[in-house]
Amino acid sequence: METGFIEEENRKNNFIKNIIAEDLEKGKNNGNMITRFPPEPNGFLHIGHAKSICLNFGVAQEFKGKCNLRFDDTNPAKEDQKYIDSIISDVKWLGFNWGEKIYYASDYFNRLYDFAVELIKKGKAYVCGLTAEEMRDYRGTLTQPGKESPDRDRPVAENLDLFGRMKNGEFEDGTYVLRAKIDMASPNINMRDPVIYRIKKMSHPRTKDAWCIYPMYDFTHGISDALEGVTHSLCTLEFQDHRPLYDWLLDEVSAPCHPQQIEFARMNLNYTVMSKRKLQKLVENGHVDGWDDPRLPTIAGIRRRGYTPAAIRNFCNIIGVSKKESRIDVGLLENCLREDLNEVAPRVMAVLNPLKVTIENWSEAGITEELDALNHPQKPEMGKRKIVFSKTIYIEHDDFMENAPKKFFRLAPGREVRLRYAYFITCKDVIKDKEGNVVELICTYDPATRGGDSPDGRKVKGTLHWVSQEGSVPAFVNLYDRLFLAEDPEAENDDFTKNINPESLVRLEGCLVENYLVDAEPEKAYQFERLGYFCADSKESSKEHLIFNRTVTLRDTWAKVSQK
RNA sequence: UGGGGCGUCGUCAAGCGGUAAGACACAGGAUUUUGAUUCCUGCAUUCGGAGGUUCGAAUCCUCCCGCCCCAGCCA
Repeated sequence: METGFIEEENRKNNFIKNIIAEDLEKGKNNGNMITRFPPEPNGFLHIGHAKSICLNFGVAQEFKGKCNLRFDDTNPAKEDQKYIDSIISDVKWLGFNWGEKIYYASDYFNRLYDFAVELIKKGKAYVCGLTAEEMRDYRGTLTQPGKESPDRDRPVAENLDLFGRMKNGEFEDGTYVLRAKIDMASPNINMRDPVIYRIKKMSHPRTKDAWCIYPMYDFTHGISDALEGVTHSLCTLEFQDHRPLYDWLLDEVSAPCHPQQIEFARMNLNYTVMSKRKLQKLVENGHVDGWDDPRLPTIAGIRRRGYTPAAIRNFCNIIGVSKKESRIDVGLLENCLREDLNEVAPRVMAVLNPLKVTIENWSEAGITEELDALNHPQKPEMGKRKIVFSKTIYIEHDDFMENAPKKFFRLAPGREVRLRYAYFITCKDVIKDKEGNVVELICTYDPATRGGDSPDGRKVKGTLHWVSQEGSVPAFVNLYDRLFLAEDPEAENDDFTKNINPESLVRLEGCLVENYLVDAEPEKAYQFERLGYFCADSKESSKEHLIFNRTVTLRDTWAKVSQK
């Protein structure tokens, strides 16, 4: 696993770890420790899921227990094999192992059915014939208790018969459900005789047409946990109200054990949206280019953007786990990214917006010279490479200013700068087009400064990145920025898509990158010196048509200063 | 106005009766062939508010205020 830093160290404590550590110390669960990551295969994973993944797999690793990857596939209406596949690939990419076996709630359908029968026999569940609307009516409201279903006291034998016939497909969708018999007057609405099985004559991605009744989440989840010997069932805050039901079910049924459900706050990031529905809207309405659009917080998206698993893992560790609802600054995520990329990304040079520079005193066009460049100035072990210098080179347009202020440490008429790993050059002349745009610079170089050092000890304020005509190839570059302008895009109740940043993607053509980059592997991070971290796009880049995605910029204090 | 949660620096977040960790951000400074990195320095007399208990409270008690979640045959 490639990591640029020791992430095992300094793992933060949180209340969940404290509980687990205490349980282990007391010898609870015979000293076992098992968690699970239970996604429903009805969409793509996003960075919010990464928090749960890192938490569940992380504590398992740390306490020498295990974490099961279990698909909560109880609703064939929404689920699909393609989601199962993408989730598996995302979890793997994040760097976690789930052992030999992947678990599926659907593998427990037979046992779940038996547990339901057990509940019926105990008089703790009944088949209810209320319609969905009637049921809503009978449920009561937040402030008023519900009414009992007329079927609530149906005899056990009849319930058993009806449930069996539900299973055999004798009834249409919606005609009957199986309900737990708890308390219609409970202040907790989840306890007002919740539905635990419904009829859905629908093919399931895994069990195909074997079933036409499917268990509900509440019934399935706790029992699945128990069947797997899960000790700590970690979930998000909205399930707190379900905990009494989770516990009731496990108490009433002959489950092998009784896992402890612990809730934590889900992750929110500013300048983005995280809900499945909203992400879907962005994709479907074409605001972005698919689920793996590099601007999306999906795992597939940030991966394509160039984020590394190590950075994400570190981020999840840094933000901690608590029960407080929060919105984390993406800056924190970007910082974790830079921290990792700074260690692992080789340095190269690329000019995004080229300005031609002719070296007046260079012998002649076509004569080239090879110079050494370090792949990572702080890590000589990463080696060096050759870069080509010649009479015609290109620098970043922004690195030249005709009427430059004193603090501008770059090129300007009469000023001298260093071209990284090459020579000092001095700007002698500025060539403009009819509109007055600067189109070319005429400079001289100092042959004594080869490599970038001046033998006479002469100092120069700025060092520019550059590329030569012979040493570069054209490329397209996608400049990605935050997808939304608003910190909380969904704050106003009207259309959140109105907050989309029109410049979240700026496509650049005519960029020039070092020849070295022709073989850039997709998703592999490179630092384009002085610009940021980039990677070749995994979907569209090719040797003949290079496309780089900007993963994140370098910290830029000059930009901050110059704006003032 | 039923029930369940949550409120510690701009953003996360430790703290669990002994006198406010850390990270990011921010502000200074040093080093630098990336205005990057790295390295120093500073940054909550105060923990939603008000009372109370205590020698001592962010931590315990009371009341109040604010925010989030729940009325799917979704998860």
